[in-house]
Amino acid sequence: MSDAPRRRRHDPGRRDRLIDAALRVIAEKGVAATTHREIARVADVPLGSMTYHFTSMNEVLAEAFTRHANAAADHFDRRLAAARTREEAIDAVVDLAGSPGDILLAVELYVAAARDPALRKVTQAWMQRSRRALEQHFDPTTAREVDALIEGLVLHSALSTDPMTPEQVRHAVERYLR
Amino acid sequence: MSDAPRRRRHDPGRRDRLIDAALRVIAEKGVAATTHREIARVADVPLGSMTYHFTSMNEVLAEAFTRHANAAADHFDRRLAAARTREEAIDAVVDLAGSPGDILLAVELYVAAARDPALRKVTQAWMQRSRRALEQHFDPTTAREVDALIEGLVLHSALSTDPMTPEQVRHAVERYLR
Amino acid sequence: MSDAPRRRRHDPGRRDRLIDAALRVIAEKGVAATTHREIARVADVPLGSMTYHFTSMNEVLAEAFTRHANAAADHFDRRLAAARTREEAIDAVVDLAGSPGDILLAVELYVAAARDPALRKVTQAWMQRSRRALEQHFDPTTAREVDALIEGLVLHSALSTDPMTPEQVRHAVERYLR
Amino acid sequence: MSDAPRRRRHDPGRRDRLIDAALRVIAEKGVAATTHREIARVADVPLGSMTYHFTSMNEVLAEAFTRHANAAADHFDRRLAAARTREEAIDAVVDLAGSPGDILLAVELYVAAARDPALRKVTQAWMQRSRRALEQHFDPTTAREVDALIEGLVLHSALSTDPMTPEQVRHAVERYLR
DNA sequence: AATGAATGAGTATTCATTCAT
DNA sequence: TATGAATGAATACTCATTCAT
Repeated sequence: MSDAPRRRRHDPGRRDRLIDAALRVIAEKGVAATTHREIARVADVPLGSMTYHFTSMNEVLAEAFTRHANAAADHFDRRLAAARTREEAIDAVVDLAGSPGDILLAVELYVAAARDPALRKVTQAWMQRSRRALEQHFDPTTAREVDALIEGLVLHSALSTDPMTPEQVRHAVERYLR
Repeated sequence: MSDAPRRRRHDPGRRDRLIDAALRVIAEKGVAATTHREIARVADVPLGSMTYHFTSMNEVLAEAFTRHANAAADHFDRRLAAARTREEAIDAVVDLAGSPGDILLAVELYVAAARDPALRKVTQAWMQRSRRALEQHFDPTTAREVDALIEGLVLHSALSTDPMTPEQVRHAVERYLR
Repeated sequence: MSDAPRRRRHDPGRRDRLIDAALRVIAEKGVAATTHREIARVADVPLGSMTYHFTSMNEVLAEAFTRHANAAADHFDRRLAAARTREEAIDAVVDLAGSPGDILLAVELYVAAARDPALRKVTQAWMQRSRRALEQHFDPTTAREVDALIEGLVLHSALSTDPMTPEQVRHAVERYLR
Repeated sequence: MSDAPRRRRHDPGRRDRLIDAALRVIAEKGVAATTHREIARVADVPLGSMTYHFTSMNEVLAEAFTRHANAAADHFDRRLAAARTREEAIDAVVDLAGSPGDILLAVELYVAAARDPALRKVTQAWMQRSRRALEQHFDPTTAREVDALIEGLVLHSALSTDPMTPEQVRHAVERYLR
């Protein structure tokens, strides 16, 4: 709306805002449609700014996905850390398995990671953290299995035309954990 | 590399071969790098042939993914149909959950489907068939849950640096089904 | 609507119908968008039929424009030939100058003729015939001048947002001819 | 032909030169043959420069035709504004009606405008200005009629194998205006 | 006689990246 | 430090025309 010729030669934190913008673009349009131009447009900065702050598109993606993975893992962590009993831990798992959240971003990451080792590290660290979080309440084998179950439940819910109801999710989880 | 003036004006089944080539390219390079040129190169046909047989790149992708989904579902079906007892059905599930197969193709499809309704139908039909196949041996609720579990196990195995061993997969499945 | 695999191996008059189809396409989409494919589609014949009946796109355009020019000149001729007195001749001119008819086709022809000598002959023959028709009632100098006036009036009417009313056209013509 | 590694990274006014080049190409080859490549070649700039400065071919055409229409209207205006008496005004009209100038560009514009509303505005503004210029010397009705007459005379002169002589043009105009 | 398949040249457009200012 | 201009490689797609059947 503002027509003012926005002059912002000094703008600390711009790099940061660019990463957020990138994440928004990935979520909305997909990695394939994530271009320098689009990110710059969304962040409302000149195109040249992109290559000033990042040496390549890959760097942008890596930073964006890293940020997302960290945020998602933080959430996972916190939700599980808040549980005091095994019952509460199960409740947490049901919650996490039932909220598709940004599964799309995760899947975009998986695809991108298949061709970029740098991103593979991001997914692995993420999986690592999920497992550690589950191990606060379950033995390592169970943690690993439940982690996979959650992934499958979230994924199928996101893709399905009739996603599972919360009760159905709970049923699946409890069958496993009780 | 071949300098032979390859004359192949009459080539029935070319469309078919192009779809196969597309699938190979998707698997190897990803949807993002799947271009008319690359497919034509792999199939060893002139570029113009691509747009003669398909009206758009989307059509190519849709046909390729449809073929893949059908083949994968066929395999899933056959493996489960061969099982005579519940024990054998469990063996089949363990097998299917343990073979990453072309999980990469599946994930590429999920991402592509997120932005293309035509592809969404493909994924849904595929999920449908998986569930039906499982229902030959398990009640609908179980079938649905196991389907998600398999997806999660395959996905995590493919992404992980230390994928689950067959025994670990069996353990996860049996915990659920026994 | 008919799904019948229309078999029409023997089809005299097809060439003719193709020329008509071409004319329709030119009028609707312009020469620039007049392609073999489009004409074949409109005429509901296979693409190969186009190059079977015409050796080049230029030939198609030449035939189509020739047909149109002849039809338009015929109309012009008849309208003027029907006039018995100078008064009736003036009425005829007013009529002709007031009906934009297919001026678009004419302008398309002018542009195409600028780059194709074959088409230039078509326009010249057309102009010739118009003048001859006017000479049935007016001296050669007047005929030529009125021919130009008609062209200008028709063209401006077609391009203008507020085209001249019939009365305005009559005023312009009578000022000249009375 | 020049093999010099032409370094011209900084080139203010390039957009402007591109519009001029476009106009030259349209005049020489016609809108149909006016391509990004050809314009870039004529202006001696890399192809990519075209789409940097213009978002579409339509934009190029619109800018080029606008420039041409303005220049032509300027000329028309000046020629008529210079006339002090009705006699001189008639002389001016004779001049303008007798110089085919870039009638080809005008006709190309008419055709293009038939399919592009943006261009239609250009033709309408042009016609408007012509009429206003004529109204400096003639009443509105006369101005409008003479405008059409000029158009017809110029057009027929350009298309004819034996264009009118200046005397013939004068005869036509004076018959109308005297 | 007629046509579906095939082809290669060409088109507009997009984009990551480079660079002069 | 920051950026607008510039560039060349690549992409999807169109099309007149050729050709084997």
